[in-house]
Amino acid sequence: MRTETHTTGRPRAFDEETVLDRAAEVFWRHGYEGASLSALTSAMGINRPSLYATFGSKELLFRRAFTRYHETKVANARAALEQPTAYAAIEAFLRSSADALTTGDHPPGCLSIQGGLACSPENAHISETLAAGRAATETALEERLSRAAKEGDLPDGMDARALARFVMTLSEGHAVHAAAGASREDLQASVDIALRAVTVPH
Amino acid sequence: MRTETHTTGRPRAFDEETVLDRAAEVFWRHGYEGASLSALTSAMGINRPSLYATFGSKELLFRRAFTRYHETKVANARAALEQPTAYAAIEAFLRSSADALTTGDHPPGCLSIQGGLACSPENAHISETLAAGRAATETALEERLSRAAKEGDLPDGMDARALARFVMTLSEGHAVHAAAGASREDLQASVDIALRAVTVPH
DNA sequence: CGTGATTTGTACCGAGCGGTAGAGTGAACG
DNA sequence: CGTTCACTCTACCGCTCGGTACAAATCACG
Repeated sequence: MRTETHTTGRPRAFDEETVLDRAAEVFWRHGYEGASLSALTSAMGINRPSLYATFGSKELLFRRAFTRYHETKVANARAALEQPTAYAAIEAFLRSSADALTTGDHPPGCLSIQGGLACSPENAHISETLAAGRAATETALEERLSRAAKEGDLPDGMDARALARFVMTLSEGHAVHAAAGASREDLQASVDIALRAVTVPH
Repeated sequence: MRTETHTTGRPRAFDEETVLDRAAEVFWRHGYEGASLSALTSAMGINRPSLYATFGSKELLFRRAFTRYHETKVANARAALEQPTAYAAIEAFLRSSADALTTGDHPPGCLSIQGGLACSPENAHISETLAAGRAATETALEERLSRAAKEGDLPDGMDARALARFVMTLSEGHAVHAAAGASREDLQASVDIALRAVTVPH
């Protein structure tokens, strides 16, 4: 029943990570509460008992899917922070985010937001989990920019934490826009403007 | 049954706009799908048949509540656009939005986003309605900034539409942050940075 | 004060929800 | 080649959902 390696018996007819990705898409498009078990199982290509034997519950399935999402998609955006300068890191972060929000490989927007900004009271910790994921990304940004501040790599008087929040905010707003159908070019034009705020006035 | 003035009969025991505001709060906090009829009726202080006699359905109730929200809360932010310069209009828009997103008078964040970014397929037009509301605000911003462009009131080479999108995006991102508990000061510090993008470099 | 119109409260409807029981199925091992 | 064991499938569970029927309650008006 658990994910331990089993000894014998009938082998599983599906790949766990594949069906997780399919589940993530459904949550992404319809939100946690809007994703019914019927929609999930049919998208995953498995039936209910298999889902419950493998993942335990709808909520645990969601957490697994979200974790995987975070480790793949979000990690990608975080890699942008390794750029040598603060400006380059911010630009890479915003540009790769804008691209990811509008790629055809998965639903538009961001699972961390569409998954459930507001939930019924009994699912409140779903929104909290998503918020914690976003906060972790913002913290990563802040740490990168704090380092930049020490290196004299930020405009004078610019606070690393506030700048991290600004960048993260913009990216979240882009996710909202993308979910509503904004194009990649629309988002990149908005990034162009945001970057003006980061340049040192001469 | 309709909202026409009735001639006689037992008078209504509640005020329509008051219960609409209560309903809006529930939708705001829990989203359209997360707001159950039981939660709605108990917050509104009326019972189911009264709700249905007055508003027709959950969806129509939501639309009425959202319209009222738009005509009151959102109209407030739009008033900021009447400032004499583009910079002042943008600043007023962002600052008053940040305040509204974090006031204690109603739930944090923005009904246009928390109401339902992602819905189950049968409620898809709820998200579309919300998106249309946000798009209308963005269009208002764009029109104000187009006028500014004609008046030479925008930085050189700045596109009014892209700038409107940038400002709206930031405000939406702030709504996401506010829904997750960000403080007013946090949002205003992000506005400070955003405004740097709008100033003309000297 | 009785009559008609309307709202109110209770109690209920079918449908779909998340979740599960239990028999059937099939690969791996002796 | 038969036993074992995990997985798969159909059919179902209790519950809550959005929505409603119906009768009691309460006003305006003659």
